[in-house]
Amino acid sequence: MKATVPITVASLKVACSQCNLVELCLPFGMSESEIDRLDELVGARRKIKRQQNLYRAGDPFEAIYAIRAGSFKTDVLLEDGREQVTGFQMTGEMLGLDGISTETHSCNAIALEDSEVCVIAYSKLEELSRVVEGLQLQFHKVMSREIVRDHGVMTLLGSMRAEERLAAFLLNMSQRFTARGFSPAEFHLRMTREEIGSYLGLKLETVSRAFSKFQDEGLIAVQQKHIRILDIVGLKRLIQHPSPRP
Amino acid sequence: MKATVPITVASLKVACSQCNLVELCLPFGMSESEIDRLDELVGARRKIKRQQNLYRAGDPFEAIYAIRAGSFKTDVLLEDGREQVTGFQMTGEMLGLDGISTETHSCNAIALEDSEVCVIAYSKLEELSRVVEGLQLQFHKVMSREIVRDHGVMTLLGSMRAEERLAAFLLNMSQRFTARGFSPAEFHLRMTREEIGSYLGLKLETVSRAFSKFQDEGLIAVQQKHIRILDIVGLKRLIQHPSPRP
DNA sequence: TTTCGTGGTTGACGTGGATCAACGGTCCAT
DNA sequence: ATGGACCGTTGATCCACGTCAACCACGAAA
Repeated sequence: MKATVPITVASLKVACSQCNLVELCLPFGMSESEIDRLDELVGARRKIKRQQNLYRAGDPFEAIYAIRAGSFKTDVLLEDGREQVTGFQMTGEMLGLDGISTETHSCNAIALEDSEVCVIAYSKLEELSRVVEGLQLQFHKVMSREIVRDHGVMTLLGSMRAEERLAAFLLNMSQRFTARGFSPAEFHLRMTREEIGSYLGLKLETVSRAFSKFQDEGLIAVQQKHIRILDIVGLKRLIQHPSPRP
Repeated sequence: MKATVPITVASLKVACSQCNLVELCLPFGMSESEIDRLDELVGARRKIKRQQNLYRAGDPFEAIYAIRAGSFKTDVLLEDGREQVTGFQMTGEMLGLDGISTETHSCNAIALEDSEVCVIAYSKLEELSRVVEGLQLQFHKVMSREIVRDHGVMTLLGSMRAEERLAAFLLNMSQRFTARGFSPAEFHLRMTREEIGSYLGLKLETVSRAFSKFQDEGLIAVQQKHIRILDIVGLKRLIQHPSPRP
């Protein structure tokens, strides 16, 4: 069932130093000479087709992954079949950090579109980060950022109402697309309403209704997965001043 | 406003190798010789009185902390005054990991009772973990475990109903008390209903009602903050088979 | 002891979002 | 083009939890 690596993979190898994601990805903040040393770190690259798993909960942990192209979701399945999407990941972001603690992955990573990742053997990462100071710091920052991000999601799930959650989600997406050089105001969501709902702790109907409401209010224009943000200030206001305050 | 370190602190210094938390804390899994080298890592210890902050959101990040005695909560405050408790921490657990990413703490850490922490200067940790392999691995595992834990909370907040959340919370507390050598079935909660509610994304009244319901059903005995678990299997069943399934 | 403040419980009622259901749009494969 | 699978939208109804309010338990201070 394991996707076999295409024979051409070695020839496709691209150094971190040549990669245009350098400012988003693991190398961020490292010196040029340090980045050059990273090239030994990224072994192969691996292509994942839409809907396929990069890894599954229970898989032995061997590597972490940097997304080179495409996007992913991570999710956890409860015994009774309920799914909780724990995150959406875009280019330059890391996957697999959950596996370090138990040496087994604790969630599923699934491609939302045909994607490609850089495979970083964890043993090599440990080894190299003992000598390359910038790598050690940067890796710690990546993990810490993940923790902070999760706290943000917990805040969203624990204390925001449906429309606030969706507004926060859209603003977050906008900000991440911007960081990747895309328009802050117009983008294409790769996930379904159901996946958004799972991530935000809402049902897909609620997500759909909130999209429609935002459109009626002139905050956004929605056409299926294509989103245009018309009033970013209005969206931000939604988060800071929830509907009626006592 | 900063709590000053008592003059006697140096004399109170206790080596990791002598600490009875060694199996829960950062040294877990390290060899004896490695643990000996940790002693240079833990600079001072610091006492925090109940309700006082160990650090606040916005504080510059310099150190992480291992809880030696007592317990803490971490929370995030939204602009409009809403509070989200992001975690409860017990002895042997680490605090402050959120600060690494931006070199600024992103949440508040508040003592739930009079407590004491070991202060671990982050710069020293980085330095030492470059030479002590076991420390590097263990530190990565601690961060990864935090990420996995947060995913668990996200699952709870995103896809469980009130009683499932409280059952999961109680089982988690029980398991953590057990790991510390206390009774799995009888313990004292250090946090208020409101704090539990914030953590679980519920109002304090809902938490209180769920406690009462569990008591009526013979699952637990509640007396204020004192909890006795009478039917652990029943609690577990609650999580796996939520009320009515379609 | 009384008083006061904080935290916890319980009841009555209201509502945001879940649920159930019907239908429409888009993209494939045939 | 046609049928079917999936995805999204919208309306009607329901109910779990929030809200509001009253009251109680406990510990600290006077």
